[in-house]
Amino acid sequence: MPDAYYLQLTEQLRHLITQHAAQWEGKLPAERALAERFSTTRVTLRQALAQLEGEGLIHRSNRRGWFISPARLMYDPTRDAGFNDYVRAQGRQPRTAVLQLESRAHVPAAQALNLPDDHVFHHIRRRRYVDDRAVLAESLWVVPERAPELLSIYAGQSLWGLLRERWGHHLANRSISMVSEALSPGDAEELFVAPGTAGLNICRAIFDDQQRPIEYDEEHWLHDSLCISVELSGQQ
Amino acid sequence: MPDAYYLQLTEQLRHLITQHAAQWEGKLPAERALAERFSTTRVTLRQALAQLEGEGLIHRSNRRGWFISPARLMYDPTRDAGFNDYVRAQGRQPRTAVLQLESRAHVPAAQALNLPDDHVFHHIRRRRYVDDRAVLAESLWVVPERAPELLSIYAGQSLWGLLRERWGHHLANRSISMVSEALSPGDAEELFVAPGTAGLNICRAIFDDQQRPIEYDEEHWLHDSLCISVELSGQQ
DNA sequence: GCAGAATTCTGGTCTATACCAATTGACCAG
DNA sequence: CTGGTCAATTGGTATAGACCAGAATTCTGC
Repeated sequence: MPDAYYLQLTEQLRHLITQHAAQWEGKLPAERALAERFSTTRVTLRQALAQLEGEGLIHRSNRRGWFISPARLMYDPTRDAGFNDYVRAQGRQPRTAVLQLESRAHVPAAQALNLPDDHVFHHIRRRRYVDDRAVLAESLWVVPERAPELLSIYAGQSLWGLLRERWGHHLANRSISMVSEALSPGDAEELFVAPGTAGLNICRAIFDDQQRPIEYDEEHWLHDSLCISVELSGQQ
Repeated sequence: MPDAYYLQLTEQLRHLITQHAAQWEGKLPAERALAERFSTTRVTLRQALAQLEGEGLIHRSNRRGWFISPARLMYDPTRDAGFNDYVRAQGRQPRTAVLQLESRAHVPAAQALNLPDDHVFHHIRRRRYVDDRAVLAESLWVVPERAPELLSIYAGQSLWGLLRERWGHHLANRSISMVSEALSPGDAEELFVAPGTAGLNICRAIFDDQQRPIEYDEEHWLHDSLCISVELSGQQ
């Protein structure tokens, strides 16, 4: 039965949060203050906070404290809409930071695209924000033959837009996989969260209408920042 | 940097687990034994175990202990293949327990299917197993007009198979959403795990080729038990 | 004023210990 | 052999206190 104190605490905190959300401006009081208010220890309090974190109601940033999580972003990984477009379409503010541009081989990308393991790709690593919260760390491996001068012209715009408009590629076949994960220390640091924070890993391999490999990408999302949403029509 | 002791512990446990997996027959030694072996407290040890749980490497059952998680099940929610079929296709053993059969209204189902809130559905609740591990708790709400005598004939077989063969429905349009979640106490109990265990919630609304509503279902998976995998062809 | 230094605050990690409740397994009676 | 009881084991929960490192804030000297 839900008689465990930390579960009761979870409920009380939930109410407290929904009531005082505005007043606190999104940031919860300090753990020590909350623990005292509920006459308990930080350990127990943190157990309750972890529950709410798992539900996606709150999240923590670095060592700065606990914050109320914004509504999840709707995201359809089967569509080609650019990040900036669909974030804005939901009334949110997108932002992208390009972290790395290089040429490199990458075995998982090669295997997903049916290329030899030592094939060299254009590699782009970037961090994406929604309303100034870093929610996504992603790496893209683009087949250079399909977009020769990509690295020299890329500056954070929509990659799929570029592929379509500049090189006339039609993204036709894609293979997508999604698994829940614990963010690796590297990804966690890149998103300013604690190592082991729950995340969602999405990988995509994309081919054109002639089955030529175009691009492979690996996305690491904060688990509470999105809601996957797919609309399909036509019989399978 | 990963100098925190519990992160080192995580790595050591990871190696220990991959090495002794066979010897332990899937079950880890007791927490107290592990804590002593690594000269630390149960609290710290549990922090490391929780990391591995987040990664999906291990899981716990009730109060019985920690177990090594089997490989994830590949699952394509956009396809109509029955649970039993694709589980068996992956060399695993499926099992289904029907928990409830009733007629009832359900607001979320009604809204997803564009029906009035008080519309009454055939409601089926069942628990699904893979290799004797309960991994999925799901509820289905079927529009009674499409499958009148469903409740009296249903006994655990493939629902979509029934809809297709007995009533000739062609499942054409579907709207799918997926979010990570913390399992509710109810769902957790049904799957024999601790409340708040990480889960994946998948909801589907299904219509036939004439846009008539057929069925709505809500799935609660253990987060480490599956890998969503979608193959798409044709341009969007 | 303002940049930089010092301090305070806060979350992150860790130890040591304790009690409860469910599970397990051994033991015993029929 | 069966079914039930009892005790040991084990995970779940909780307390109390401690130290560290990064973040935020205040203070200080120019």
